[in-house]
Amino acid sequence: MSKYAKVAAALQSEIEQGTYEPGDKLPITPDLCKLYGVSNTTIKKALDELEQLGLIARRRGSGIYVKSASSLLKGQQGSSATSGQMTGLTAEFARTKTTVTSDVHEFTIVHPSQEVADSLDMSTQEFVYYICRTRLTEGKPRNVEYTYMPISLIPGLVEEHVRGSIYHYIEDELGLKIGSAHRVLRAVLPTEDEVAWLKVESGAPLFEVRQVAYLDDGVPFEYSTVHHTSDYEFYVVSTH
Amino acid sequence: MSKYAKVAAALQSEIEQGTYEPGDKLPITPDLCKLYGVSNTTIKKALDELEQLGLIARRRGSGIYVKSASSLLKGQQGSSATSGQMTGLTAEFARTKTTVTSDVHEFTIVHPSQEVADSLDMSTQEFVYYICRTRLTEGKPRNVEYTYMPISLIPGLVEEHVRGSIYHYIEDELGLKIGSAHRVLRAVLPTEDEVAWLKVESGAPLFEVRQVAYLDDGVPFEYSTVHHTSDYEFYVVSTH
DNA sequence: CAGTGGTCTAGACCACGGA
DNA sequence: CCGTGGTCTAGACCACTGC
Repeated sequence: MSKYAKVAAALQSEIEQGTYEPGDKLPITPDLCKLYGVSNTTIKKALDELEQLGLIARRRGSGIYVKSASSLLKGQQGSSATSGQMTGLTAEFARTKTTVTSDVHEFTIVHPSQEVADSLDMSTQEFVYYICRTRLTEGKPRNVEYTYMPISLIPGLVEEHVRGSIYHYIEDELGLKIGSAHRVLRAVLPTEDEVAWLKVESGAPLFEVRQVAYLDDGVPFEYSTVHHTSDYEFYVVSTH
Repeated sequence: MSKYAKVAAALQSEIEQGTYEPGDKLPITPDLCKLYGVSNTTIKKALDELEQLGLIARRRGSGIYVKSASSLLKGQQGSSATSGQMTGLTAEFARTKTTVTSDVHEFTIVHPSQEVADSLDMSTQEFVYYICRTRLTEGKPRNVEYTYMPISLIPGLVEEHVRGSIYHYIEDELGLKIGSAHRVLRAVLPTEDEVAWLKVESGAPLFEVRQVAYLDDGVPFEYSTVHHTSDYEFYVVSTH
């Protein structure tokens, strides 16, 4: 763990434990440098992290202030995700010891549509896995996932992996690293299939997350659309 | 404009104009330093920006690669927003010369609920503006906004501002600076009022953005809930 | 083990806020 | 005008990749 990450973690716990309260001004940066025994560049990098988490506001010429960690972000129980994090459902629930299972509705190899081929930087002549599955936590349906992945990038995927965590297979067994994702969020209505799979009413609104995911060398490896039940919430911190 | 911002802009246009193509490796960092005549720290900061925009993938020990700028992010026409940006509807459409108007349904002064008071770091004994308005672009309803703002922070707000851009009033007339926002995104169904205001069918899904917005000194000044028509899309780039 | 990106430093200097 | 945060540099050193 890098020095700036340690400083950021230390400052974060000071804020969360109330050493610095909402509205308080943090010590001026030269003092923070002395307090943590690091250079100003390192302190800056640590503060960058806290700012992205939405914990502080920095005002040039004035000071650095603790933001009231709005109750919005506190209620992160249940099904939820946070922007800036790049994790799958399995990882999302690992910390809470919740069981994640999957109903696999389809697992085939097909040619991608033009849209999918373009996003995955491949030709429609090549092949992709097509996976359709319902994901459940403790037996309760949470979302339906439609996933396309080039077989050339992710060889050897079998139904066992699809029933569990595909990301585990990619990272732990294939030794690839997942880097980032581009996402588009929308509100949609369920199809007839989704009504049955998710056990929702036909008029229930769903939260759609459409994404292209990339390995750490920038190669796109997954095009997926996920429809979440309406108790799903997505958190974002925006900055100017 | 800072040096690193210039370098980032230059690199971005090189990527967008195809000098570097998806999958290409950028020059190694010492070379980038020479090319742009800056130090490695400055190049790093510029690359940080491009990474957040989702344009590059950086791999320690290997290189920096151009990501295929997934067609997802290209289709940013119409009603849309991007995470990491902190703008209102008015600014959102300023660049496209689209006319933004408002139907004000309610503009009153009330005591905040506990939830709102907590988020705005105030007591339920104090007062907030309550604003309910439909926002339209070129006469077409786009969303319904429910906003609470402490009168103590935003004095002198009148219906004229509410019919136009409240953010303009805050920044240009009050001289305050808006800093950041904490947001929660969900899918919901419209109320009866919303069906009428937005001219949508009663079963149409809406995209809810609930947010607490902060001034640049970390003081929360707005609690709002916005319900967007279902053509609204929200873009996010997530990193590990 | 060579190539490449990331971290870290000390210190100079710049830009903004606020009295 | 002073207090405060941000930018920038040159260079040392660390950590990972991949042959």
